[in-house]
Amino acid sequence: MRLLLVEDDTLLAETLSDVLRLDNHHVTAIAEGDEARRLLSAPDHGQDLVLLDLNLPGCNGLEVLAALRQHDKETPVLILTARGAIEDRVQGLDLGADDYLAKPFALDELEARVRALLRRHTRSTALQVGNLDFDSLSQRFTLVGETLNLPPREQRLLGYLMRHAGEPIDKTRLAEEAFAGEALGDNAIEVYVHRLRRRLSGSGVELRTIRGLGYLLESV
Amino acid sequence: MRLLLVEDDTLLAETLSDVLRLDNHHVTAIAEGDEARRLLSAPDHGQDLVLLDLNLPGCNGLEVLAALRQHDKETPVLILTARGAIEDRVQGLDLGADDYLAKPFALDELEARVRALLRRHTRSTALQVGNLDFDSLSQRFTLVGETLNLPPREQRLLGYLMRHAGEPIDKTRLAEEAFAGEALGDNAIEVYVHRLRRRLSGSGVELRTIRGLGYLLESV
DNA sequence: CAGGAACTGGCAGCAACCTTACAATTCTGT
DNA sequence: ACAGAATTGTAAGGTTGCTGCCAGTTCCTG
Repeated sequence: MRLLLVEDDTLLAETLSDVLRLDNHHVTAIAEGDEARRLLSAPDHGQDLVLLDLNLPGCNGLEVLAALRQHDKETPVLILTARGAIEDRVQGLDLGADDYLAKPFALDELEARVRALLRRHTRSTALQVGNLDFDSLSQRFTLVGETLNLPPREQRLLGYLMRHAGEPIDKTRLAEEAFAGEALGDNAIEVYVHRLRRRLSGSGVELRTIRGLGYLLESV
Repeated sequence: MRLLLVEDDTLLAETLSDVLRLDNHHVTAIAEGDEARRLLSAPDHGQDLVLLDLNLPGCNGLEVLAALRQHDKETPVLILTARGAIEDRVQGLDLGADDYLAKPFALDELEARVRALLRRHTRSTALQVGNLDFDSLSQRFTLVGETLNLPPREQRLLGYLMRHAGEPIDKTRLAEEAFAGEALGDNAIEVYVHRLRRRLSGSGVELRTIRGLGYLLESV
């Protein structure tokens, strides 16, 4: 998932980013309120969750929140605030924040809240390539009616390829985006592609190699 | 029924818990506002009624209520507040509380209000997975016609899994949502899954494990 | 056809999960 | 209040299957 972290304390921002990346999220960190507001004002900002410090240089966190909520009521916002600023918190919930966390907080707790928010807001999306289906709610792949039971890494790979079906994706990009931040061996991707192919064989869905360009998922 | 009691006065909390337990309720007592909020923020917190003191450490009772009502308009909330704090009372009812009781109150009266609220809000919902049924009114499981008598923890686990049948749920999530706030050992969930499986064996309902993803309840 | 890139199968290590046993605790009826 | 039963927590050891790596092969491309 893509998280936007808006936090001016550089040290804290670093720590949080690290922790969240270990949970397999793609974290973008921003220190400036104005910049955050600009970014979130785009109709399609592409973030799945916003972590928002209220005490910001440039522009107050509540302003950022208000700007976001003007056109986007969906994306969950988790507010990070100093303990005791009660009116801020109430105001935040009023403005459409989804949860808040008082500083200082335990990292475990942050992770738990993020999990909960993402879970609550993740809408079920269905993908389809030929007769291969993916349902994001149950995280299940279905191939010609049969449920495909994939181990986590194959799942991540296939999920990514389905989301970009018809588009060739090279190994570098797969390593960076499908397996963001995870350690991988030299030919790990090749091995996973191979394992996926074995499962998909004879199903009408093909995982083609385009030399020099990458892999491509398509229905024959 | 499951009641959540949010009250910082330990002595009072003890007394109330005892009384309510004598009425055959499962009472969870919490003294911290923040903890209560966290617990109730889960989309599936599993409580049937919340008794809420307004004057709390950590986070105001009204905040707890606001956070709960953000996503859950159903669960009834009974506010406990000091006599005379009228504006609190009004605000509470505004925010979606269902009833209110001024301290000090007679225990009889508390019991009566709780009965009334539960009666008013308890709708019978029936769940079914294969030939396993659950009736939320009587809190009873029925398997192939036979009543299934489960200890509390297995009941909570199976109930949660039934409400999310067909969806794989990992151990973290089970600990956070099915057993919200309760302390659990490392492999507690595994043990409970094992015990449930023993009971379900040969009934046409299966509790499958999907490595790395979680557990999944389904009919074979 | 030479060299690099991608493919394949096997295997050892490891983490996730299962199972069992037993101790600690709580519930129950007398 | 007590004994016995049921439930719950914890630890230990076993099993499964995912994962990463390697070595050998095949396939492309210049």
